[in-house]
Amino acid sequence: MRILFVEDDRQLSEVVAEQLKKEGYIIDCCYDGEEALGYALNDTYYYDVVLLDRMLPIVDGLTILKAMRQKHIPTPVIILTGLGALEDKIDGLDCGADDYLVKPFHVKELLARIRALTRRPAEIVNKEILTAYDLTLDREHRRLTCKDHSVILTQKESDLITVFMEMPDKTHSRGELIWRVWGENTEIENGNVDNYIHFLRKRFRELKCRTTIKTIYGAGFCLGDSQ
Amino acid sequence: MRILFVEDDRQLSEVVAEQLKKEGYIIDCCYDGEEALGYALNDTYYYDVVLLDRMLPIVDGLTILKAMRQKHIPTPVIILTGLGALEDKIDGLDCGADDYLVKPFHVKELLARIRALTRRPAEIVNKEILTAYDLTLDREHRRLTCKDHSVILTQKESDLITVFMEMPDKTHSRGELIWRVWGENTEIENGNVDNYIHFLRKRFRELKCRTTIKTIYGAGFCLGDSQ
DNA sequence: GCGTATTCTTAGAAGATTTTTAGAAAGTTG
DNA sequence: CAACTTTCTAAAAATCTTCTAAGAATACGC
Repeated sequence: MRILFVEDDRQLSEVVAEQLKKEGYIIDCCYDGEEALGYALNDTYYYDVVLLDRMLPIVDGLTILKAMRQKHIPTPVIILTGLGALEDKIDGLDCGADDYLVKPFHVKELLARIRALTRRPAEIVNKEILTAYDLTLDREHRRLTCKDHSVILTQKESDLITVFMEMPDKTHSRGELIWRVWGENTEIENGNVDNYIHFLRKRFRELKCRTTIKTIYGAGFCLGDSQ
Repeated sequence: MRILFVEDDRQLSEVVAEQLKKEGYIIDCCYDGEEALGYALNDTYYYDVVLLDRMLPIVDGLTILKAMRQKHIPTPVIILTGLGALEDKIDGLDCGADDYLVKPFHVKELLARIRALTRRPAEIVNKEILTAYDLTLDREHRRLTCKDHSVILTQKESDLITVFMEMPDKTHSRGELIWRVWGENTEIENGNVDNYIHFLRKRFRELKCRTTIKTIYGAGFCLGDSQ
């Protein structure tokens, strides 16, 4: 169970973090709002709970909270603050916080509230699924599917078919494909693209799908329907 | 949005219920524990939130709460009480309450806390017992079970399989796994992850389970079904 | 403090992917 | 149609990733 703890008062931070660690949580501490934003908005890794001070250097706590909710990061957030006025609490909760604890608080109460919050499941992460003609691509698992057939692509194959499926009607030149798949500064030759087009066409045969990669002679390639 | 409001102080009950109704909630009031039990455990009708006084005639508030959770009724519960001592709060939260508000409170804060609770889908998960595909993990005893076979895992094995079972469909990179299992500032190398993946696969063979850890070449690992 | 269990490191083998190369096939143009 | 350009295909080389095993280091229980 992983907790992000954002608190600029180093002394308080240390004391609380210490006790949370004793309970078996993994704690990442940060001490200003800018740093916290970076941690909180990184959705590759996720936290199970975020403990957020309201008044922080550089970027304010509520701004961080709002940014998280705007990016649909569902991680439960408990605001820890000295601002105990009614309006402050309502503000905090309505910005998307799940709980609001006024300083000074007992760490034991904080622990109980963390337990209460983590009893409920975090929402499901939305997956990136692309569709074109009769094909479906799950980029996370690199699985290309057509009806009841499916294959696992290699990284480069997946990157390449992604370019096509994102713009199924566009003719993509070799130069563009190299740029999109291999990046700006690469020594890759056109022949390599041809090769991967060949690989993808073999995949299509395995899948027995109707989708094809059409050659536009002298211009490039384009996704299309074979019938 | 439907709220069950259990409070034996008729005067307080009326005032609060009045204001909740003004906000558009449908309120069912009851005034003793026995009556409340009947309402709360009747799963034909369901409530979006239950507001529960702790000290009630006939049956005590925590008893009602425990009974609800025992019957796996996941409705969010806010305890409203005069008992504001630390131990009381912890007791209440650990019995399955989602929030704990000490009297006297502002109705506006109660409203904000109700909004916070009802933003999330209501479903309680037992974080100690995880399930994915044909596997069950009891984290407390570190026992991994499949049908009638089971093994006791080491700490790290258990931590690692936990990450997978919490998000069974996600591809986890080595970096993420290190981050989740070993924490932020660690010198652990990727090879160590590979090793524990190897250990877990051996465990799976012992269990003769269908679940596997799939390698997504160049990306990481992902839980899956072998058939 | 000793023995056992667990965790971490290392390193080479095995395996998969990516890139290069080269010749055959196909399309275009005068 | 002949010369040329472009595209297709296959195979091998190079690179990178993953698997496995064995041993060293560390933590834990008696």
